[in-house]
Parts: sequence; C-alpha cells; structure tokens
Amino acid sequence: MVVRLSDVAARAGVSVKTVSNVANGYLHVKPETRERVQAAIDDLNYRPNLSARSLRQGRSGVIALAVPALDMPYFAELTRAVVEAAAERGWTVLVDQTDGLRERELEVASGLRGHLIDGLILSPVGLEVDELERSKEDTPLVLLGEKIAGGPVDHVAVDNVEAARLATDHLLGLGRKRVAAIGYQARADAASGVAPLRRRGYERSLAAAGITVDAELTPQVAGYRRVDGAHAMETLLALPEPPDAVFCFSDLLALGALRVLAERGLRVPEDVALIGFDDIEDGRYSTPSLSTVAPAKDEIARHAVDMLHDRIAGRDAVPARDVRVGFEIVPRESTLGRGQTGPSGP
Amino acid sequence: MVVRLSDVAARAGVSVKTVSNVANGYLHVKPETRERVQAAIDDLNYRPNLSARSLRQGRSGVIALAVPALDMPYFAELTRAVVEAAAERGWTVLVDQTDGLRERELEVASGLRGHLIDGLILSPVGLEVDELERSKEDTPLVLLGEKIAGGPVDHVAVDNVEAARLATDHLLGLGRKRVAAIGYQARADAASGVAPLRRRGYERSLAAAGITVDAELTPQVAGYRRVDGAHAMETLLALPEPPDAVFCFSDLLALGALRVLAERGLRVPEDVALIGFDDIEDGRYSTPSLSTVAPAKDEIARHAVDMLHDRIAGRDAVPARDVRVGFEIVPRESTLGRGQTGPSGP
DNA sequence: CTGAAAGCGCTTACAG
DNA sequence: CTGAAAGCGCTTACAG
Repeated sequence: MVVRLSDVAARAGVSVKTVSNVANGYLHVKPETRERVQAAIDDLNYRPNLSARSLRQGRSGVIALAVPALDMPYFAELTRAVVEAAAERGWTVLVDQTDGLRERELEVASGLRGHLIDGLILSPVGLEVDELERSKEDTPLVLLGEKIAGGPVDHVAVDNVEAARLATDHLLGLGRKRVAAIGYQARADAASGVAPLRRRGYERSLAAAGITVDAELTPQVAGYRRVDGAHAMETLLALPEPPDAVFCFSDLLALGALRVLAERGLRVPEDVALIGFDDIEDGRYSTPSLSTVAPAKDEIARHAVDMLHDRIAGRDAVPARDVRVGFEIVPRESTLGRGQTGPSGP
Repeated sequence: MVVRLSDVAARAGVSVKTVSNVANGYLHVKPETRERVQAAIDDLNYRPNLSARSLRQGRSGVIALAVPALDMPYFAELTRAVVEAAAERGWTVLVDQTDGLRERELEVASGLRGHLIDGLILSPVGLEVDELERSKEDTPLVLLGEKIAGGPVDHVAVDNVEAARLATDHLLGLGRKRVAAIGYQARADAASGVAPLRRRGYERSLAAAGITVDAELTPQVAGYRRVDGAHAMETLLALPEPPDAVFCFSDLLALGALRVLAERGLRVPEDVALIGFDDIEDGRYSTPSLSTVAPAKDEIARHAVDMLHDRIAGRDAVPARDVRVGFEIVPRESTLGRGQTGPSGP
C-alpha cells in the first residue's frame, strides 16, 4: 500500500503544503503542528516519492560517477571517497563502469540517464575532447584526471608530470643508473590518459640527470593492471642489460612486476628498486611494501563534488576550472629496503 | 533548453502517443512514421525524463546495491558483477556503502531511496533478521551472504560451512598439525555474518581429523581487512608453539598475515601454510600467490539480479528462496609451494 | 501560517 | 493505427 502526502495530511488534519514543509524541514510550522505531522508520517511510514519530487523540482539529488573499472583498487577507493563526499551534501551516487571504452564514456557524457541525475563525475580514458564538445550536454559535468584538461569543462587532477618526475628522481637518488618505466602506451602520442604525462615527467627527470631515454627500458603495456606489469617486467628482465630500478605508472603494474621479480629470485630493492603510483592499500601490505606516489584521493573527491555542486547551483557563468590536488612521494621497502621504514599499515 | 515528448511530436507531425511508442520500441508504428519520429528525436537530441516515466509507471529501472565497503576488493569485484548483470536487464545500479553498520543497513532496507529504486540487493553485516522483519518494506529485496539466511527474504550465498571445511581439509591434507583460524569474532555467537559459519566448517574439519580446537589458535579479529590479519598473525607467532598452517576467513586477512610472516622471515608454505577466502585478484599476484576459496561471484550476481527481477515482476506469491552458488578450492603457492603451480594470473 | 490548484513530463486507458 | 485527456505524487506560486 502506497502512502501519499495527502494521506499524511488527512491523518494529521493539515494541508499537504504543511506536510511538505515538515518533510522538507522548512520553518514557519508551529512546533505543535510539526509534531502532529511527524507522528502521522511515522504512523503511516510515509516515504516521499523521489520521482515526483524530482519531476517537480527538476533536481533528483542523484549524481553519477563513471569510472573505468570498479575492481581496480584506485577507482574503488576513489569511488568510496566520492560517495562519502556526496553523502555530505545529501546526494546519492549512481555508479557507472565504462571499461575505458570511448563509446560508453560518450554515452554516459551525453545524458545516458536522461534527467535522472543532476550531474556527472567522469573519469575518461578513451574519450577525446572534441567528441565531448560535440555532445555538449546541459548536464553539469566534472572530469577527473588529465585525459581532457584545459578544455571547456571543469576538471580536477594531480600534476602528473611533476609527480612522475619526482618519483623518477627518487629512484635516481638511490644511485640507480638504468631506470626503466612501465606504463608507456602505444597511443601515447594521441594524448590518451595519464600515460603521456607521466612519461614526460619520467623523461624530464632523466634529462635533468643527463641520462638519455633508452627505448628498451620503456616497454609498451596494453593496460594498467597487474597482468600488464608482469608482462612488461618479463620483457625488461629478458634484456641483455636489465634495469636496476623501475617506475611503474600504477601500483597494480608495480605489483605485477614485483611478482615476476620474486619468481625470478631477484631481490627488491637490492637488485631492482620499484616505485608505483596511486597508493592503493595493496601496496602497503605487499612484500616488500611498495613505494609509491600518493595522490590526495579525498581531495580529488571533495573538489569534484564541490565543483559539481557549484555547476548544479547554476554558476554557469564561471569559466571551466582546472583544479590541482596535492600528492606525496611515499618511500617504502621497494626502494628503501627492509628496516628502513616503520611498520606498514594504513 | 529542455526538450519534451510533445516537442518531438510537433516536429514529427504526430501525436505524443506515437512518439512514446517509438521511444519505447513498441510495435504498431508504420516504419515510415517511426523513421520520421526517430529523425525528430535525433534532431532535437531528445532524452526521456526518467523521473516522469518512473512517476507514471511506478518503476524507475534503478536498483540499489548496498555493500559494506567498496574499497574491499571482494565487494568491488562483486559490485562489478552486479552492475554487469543488471545492465543486461537494462537496469542501472545505485551503490550504497553501509560500512557494516546496523543502522545504515536498516536505513537502506527501509526504503532510504523512497521509490527511487525498484529493488535492493543488500549484503548485511550488522542487521538482525527481526529488525528486518519489523521494518518490512514493500521494496523487493534480495540478501547476499548468510548473515540472514532461511529468513523471510530471498537470499543467495555459498555454502560457507562446507567451503570452510574443505579449506581446512586442504591444510590438514598437507600434513599440518597445528592449524589456526583467523577470522573468529567476538560477536560470533550472535550469529553475525559469515564468521560463525566458516568457524563451524573449520571446527568440523578438525573434529573429523580427531583434533580438538585450541582456543589459542583462533584469535579474535575486529574486522576482515589486511590490518586485522596482520595483528592476528602477530598474536599467533607470539605463542610458545605457533601454528604450521592458517585458514584465514578472507583473502585480505591472509594478505595481512602473509606480510607479517615475511617480516619475521618465516617461509610460506614451508614454515606456515596459508589459505584465504574470496579469490580476490590481489591474491593471484602476491608472493607467494595465495591459495583460496573461490566463490562464484558472477553466479551470485546473476542470481541476485534474477531473483530481484522476479520479485519486481510481482511473483510475491513465491516463498522466499535460498540459493546456493558454487565455490572452488584454489590451491596456489601459499600451500603448495613454488613450482607446484602453473603461471599465476587472472 | 494554511488551503486549493496548477503543473513538472511522461504513459495509458479511452474514443475514434 | 492516432488523438485528446487523465493522472502518477510531489512542490510552489497564489490567495486568503
């Protein structure tokens, strides 16, 4: 049996307007009246129909978050942070998985959810900026990452070039001479995703140290998962002169690489030092624990939600903003060795 | 500018009914008419307003999935599977995180989303069956896991007792004598979550081998994350006579334990054999790779979505169903040792 | 402070 | 096969 606002009004002996005022926490309702209405709401177990409210108000209180894959820890952790930040605003989050596919990202960006959502936070991988402009929806949109930066849309990211540069510096600072990078992608020149930026930081660091990039030390990967890191590491170890350090463009890549090094009986960091990117929890508990670049995920989430809130509130006049959040180089055992670090853990 | 059905109708020179028919893929529309309507839809970039549709039809096409934590890989992987299974039915999934808190689970179960969702898949941790019955909502509900089984609600789970028994058998089969269990919880007697079931399986296996349970070998944990496994392992290693094998009630617990064993310089599996539960991707790439119990996550997701679909379709007459999905013991290096297993990987 | 009424954008009987 | 109209359950000007 469905309970309507008017049922509550009838029971409480007031108008629907008054019930609506109480349900929405408005002022100008006598405490006595408010109490009577609340009692009726409780008695009847009334729940407002959000579709009706949304239809009337033009806002649903639901935002969508579209990430490549929920089962990649970085995105799982980011999703958690976004859901929490959204909850603080009373928003509900609807999660979409794009698998990094251009068409799915485009679908999502072009209003897949038809007015069901008030706004969208999208972490694009395959989408190009011109496609985004062509599909220009009126749904407020915030982009994550640097796939499409400086474009016509709000976006928040870490400074990937600088973070990658410092990560590589960290390896060079250990005295390593052959520093490889795992994460180069075939489509790198097409400015896809973070790869070209982290690549630039890596190369910049080497250049500053007077080292020329050795193409052999930058194998191509198909993706950023453990399996890709494992394959790339195998390639590197097959070289006549393997690297003595590796900067992996994601922690998952690094964990895959770590696994292969262990299989080969190589010591980390003594034989090969390793640093990743993302600071996922897995890396804190691996053996050895994984040095990494830690982006401020909570800040990313908070900024994304705040910016979306501003857009939804109608600050359309404001030009698109590019927000940078902080990051930190977190040295752990995979570069410093055992005993150099404190107890692991979150 | 918002485009309405009537705008499309006007442009195409037909009635709204016809546009509605086309938009919903109904029959009985002349191909020629359909084409003209479709052209108008494309021209105007029309998107149906889902709130209006939902208000009218009483169904939104959105279901909610409530899990304890998205950043726990098991739930992240399960969420992915549910989103995919739901997509096959044209459903969108709204994700809630409960943190395993009773009150949040209750909120969610008692229609938090007020008619926004057509149904709910809930993985309860703290919620008790009587609370669930009291709050008896009309929103179709399917429960995951065995926290509340055999109750008044559809639910799908693996046979945790049997799975735990076989996992323990696997350790005993290696000739281990002091087999510990990490995952006992203080509230175990209160029948909370999977702990008591896996505990029963563990004890049943020992009993069959003529071994009495040693309370020292079953330390309490506060949660099922890596940090909890690390703490419990430390407790076990501090014993005068530490275990030579450990059954961990989750892979995360096992990964935490593995980390501590490595820190202490103990060999796995030579000194201590280890098996987990969940088959998360992390365990396939750890060193050593982690033996585990692999529940059929895709089956769980598919059954949950199918059962929810049946309830939404109004098969209320059908009594609550308890569905069991399969599982598999997956031996890897943490019990079999190096070289005993094939190449790791997904 | 409260009541009666319009309207958000759909879908769907009901006529034709 | 198509058109005109009612109504889903809210919120919100508009009167009082």
